[in-house]
Amino acid sequence: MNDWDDIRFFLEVARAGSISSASKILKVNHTTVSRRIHSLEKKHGVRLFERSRDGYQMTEAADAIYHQALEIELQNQQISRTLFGQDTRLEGPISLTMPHDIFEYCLAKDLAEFHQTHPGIQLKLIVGKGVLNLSSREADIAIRLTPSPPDYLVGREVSGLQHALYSTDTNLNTNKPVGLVLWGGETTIPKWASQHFNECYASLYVDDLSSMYAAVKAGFGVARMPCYMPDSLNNPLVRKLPIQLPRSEWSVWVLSHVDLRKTARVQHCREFLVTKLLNKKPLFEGQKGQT
Amino acid sequence: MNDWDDIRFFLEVARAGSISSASKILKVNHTTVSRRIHSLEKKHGVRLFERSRDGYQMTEAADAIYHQALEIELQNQQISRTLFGQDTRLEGPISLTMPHDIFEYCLAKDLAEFHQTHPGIQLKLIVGKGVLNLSSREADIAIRLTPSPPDYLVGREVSGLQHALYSTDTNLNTNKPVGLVLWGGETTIPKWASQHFNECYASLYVDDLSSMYAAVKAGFGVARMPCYMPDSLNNPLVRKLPIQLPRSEWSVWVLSHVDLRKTARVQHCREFLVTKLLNKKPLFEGQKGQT
DNA sequence: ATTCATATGTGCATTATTGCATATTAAATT
DNA sequence: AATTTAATATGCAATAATGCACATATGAAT
Repeated sequence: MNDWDDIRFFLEVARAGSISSASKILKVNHTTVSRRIHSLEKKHGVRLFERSRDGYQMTEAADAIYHQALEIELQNQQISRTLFGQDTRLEGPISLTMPHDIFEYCLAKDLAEFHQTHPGIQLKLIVGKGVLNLSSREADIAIRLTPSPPDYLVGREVSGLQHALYSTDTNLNTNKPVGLVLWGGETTIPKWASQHFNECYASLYVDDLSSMYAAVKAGFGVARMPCYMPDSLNNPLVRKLPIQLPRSEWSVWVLSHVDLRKTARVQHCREFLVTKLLNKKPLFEGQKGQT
Repeated sequence: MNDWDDIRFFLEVARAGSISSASKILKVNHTTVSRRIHSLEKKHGVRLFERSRDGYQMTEAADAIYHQALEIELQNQQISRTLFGQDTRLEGPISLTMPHDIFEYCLAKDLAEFHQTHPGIQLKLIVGKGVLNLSSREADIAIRLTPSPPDYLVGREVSGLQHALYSTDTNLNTNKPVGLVLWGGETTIPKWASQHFNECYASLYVDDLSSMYAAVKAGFGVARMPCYMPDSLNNPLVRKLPIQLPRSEWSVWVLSHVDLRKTARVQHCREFLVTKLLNKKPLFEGQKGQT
């Protein structure tokens, strides 16, 4: 009689559309999911899914309870956050999420220090590109580059964000066309390029900041990058061009869900991160690298 | 990881106030409840109950999630009803509730017949005095004596309800004081008695209709009873007095929760009960017994 | 004080649930 | 048509959850 928990399985199958994908999300064997759904159907004498070749299709009956199930999920997430919010121990797990270059170039050492001083706190780092959901507790603390965070998150804006143009070659006042390393999404030549160079063309598209940096270093040309990354590496081959770009509207935030603001270890870690990042403010605002 | 189901245990302990009473309601061993609560506390690093001598007292943390838990319970009940409402089989369990004398004196034979014709339907009869909650599916069909049922129940008013006065002795026009068999709650002499008898007194208080009937038969005096009960027994010793009492404002209803109105076997059984009870309308309206 | 009744916690055997290996099925690819 | 791939189902062994018997504690009743 796993009465209420079966709804959790139902919801995931309904959402994922198949037993096997649901099982991956639920982190259990697919046979378990299958059996739970079967027993739920048997118990209520109702068929919940039509088994077609392309997965499980919700029946009318399943459709009728789907919204309730979603509601229950939200309530359970709320409960989870509320309880976590009451946790006063300086031990236990914390999950962090941040852009992976922020970890690699700014915080790896600091977090190692945090780990040394708080061995009871089990840090879990999630650096995937997708923006994690802090409501469903996919992560407890997020470091985000964003213009303004949503209301249900609390935290601090630790620094503004300065971008600059980088290249191996600082002498670009020739008539030779300038190669540009651009983001995959950028279909047209961006303003910062057409404004400062007579002639330019896309030499490479990338989807990742480290790759962009590597491309620049390899001689693909000019790229616009947030200063903190190239400046912290401080490689003499990759030079910052003496062109002042306008300050980005985005800034660096350290964020948690409101419900977790009083959770001892989360609060502690968040304050630690804020302190460390404030120290790096010149780096984020582009006042550190050589020109 | 019985994630969601643990909330069910939490809620019941919070409501019942102790492990052992919760375990009785949940129909599991008390050790199971105890262990579930402990693991929930451990998992979230929060104390949910203060163990005092007189049971488990909710902490602040528990209080913070109590309402959410109640909400989840309602949603789960809704799901249960919705799914049951889609059950098109003419087999499976049905739980019925009714006053026990209605079963005993009116419907026992009819339900036996129903059982014969539908052996696949497992009838469960609950005749306890408490009014069962049709929302939480404590019962699927209720036969109730009530002036008007709540909105969320559907069903039919199958008959009005007539009361009459019964006694072994029909010659009460003497000066001898008349003994009255009354309900435990009745503190004063009711109207029907003072209106029709010069002098009367409470000879016995009862809390049950069968007991009232037995008392009358044993010679305790006069009692006001719904006609269906004494009239169906038709015992020559227990005579209906030739006094016409006003028709009761209450009537006989056959009811189900709205969500169950299309459940095949519930619908079927409800219609069966309606038919059978309509046949007994003269009995309920007092046109059957001898005077 | 002693006994009783009630509530909760612990060790161990039983029972139920889960995962794994394997089979089956159907569509997609060659 | 043969092969591959992906999804779901089934038998059996490993694992986890449960109930039982017993132990402990605390207040109430004698």
